[in-house]
Amino acid sequence: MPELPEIESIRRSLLFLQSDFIENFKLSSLAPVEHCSKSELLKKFNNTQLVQISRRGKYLLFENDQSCTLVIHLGMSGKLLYFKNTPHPIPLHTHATFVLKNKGVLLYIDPRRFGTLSLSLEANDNPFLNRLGPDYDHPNFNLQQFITQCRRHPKLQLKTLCLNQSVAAGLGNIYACEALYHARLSPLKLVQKTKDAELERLFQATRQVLKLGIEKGGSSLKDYLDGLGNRGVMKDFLQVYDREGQKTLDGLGKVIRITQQNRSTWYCPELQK
DNA sequence: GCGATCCTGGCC
DNA sequence: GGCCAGGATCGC
Repeated sequence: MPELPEIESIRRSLLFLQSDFIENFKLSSLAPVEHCSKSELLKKFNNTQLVQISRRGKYLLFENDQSCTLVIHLGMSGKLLYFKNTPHPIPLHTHATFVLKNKGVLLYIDPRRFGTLSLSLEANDNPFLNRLGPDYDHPNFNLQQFITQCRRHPKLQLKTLCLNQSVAAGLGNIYACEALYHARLSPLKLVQKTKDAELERLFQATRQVLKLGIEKGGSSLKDYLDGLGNRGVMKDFLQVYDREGQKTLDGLGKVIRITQQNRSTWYCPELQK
């Protein structure tokens, strides 16, 4: 479900929880914990202080005062929702509960369980984070680095390249389609057929569309909400995503849908070459 | 590189 | 009932 702008919006909405204490941390029997045991995760975070909430790609990082970091991925259907008082009944598919000392309760809810909860105790020890390329919105990530990353995958189509988190982190299906539209590049074009100047367009377009997504609070297509239950309005600015058979939002061309890697791609063949 | 797969739910 | 969904991994 959520991509970089949605995760960043969730992060910002939850920053007020920093410095509170996790009094009671609970996991459901189906909680999608990976690369460590549930009991270790519970032990590491129960009765600790939450000191920092940060983000890497589409992962949220909860660091406590014991230098342990909970690495949260929301998959397709995951949500982190804050409540002042514990809701009754607890929502279906709640897989983690953080009861805080001062500020209420935070729930991790994930019906499809494509998300993951994992642990990081020191630099470069988390398999998920280790696989990630640079964040698109990192100030030090520059064009030359992006081009170098792209050239390692000459046979990939550009859409596939965009979704590859080891090239660069943060893009998902919505913003990949949007970035390719803004760069006027076909999602089917091979990296090896793409000039440096075109990759530059893709890089700049990607950074811009992610920035806009953050400014608009993310894309609430059906059920995305930030940590406080607020919707984002980026949906109203999407040019091609989910517009099969319609004109692009700006009215410049007509959108078709194709399938790549078992996922839908929306694009405008007249404008994207 | 690609298609299938993990899962639940909503919509036609 | 079938198809589709803001993701990522694992096989041929």
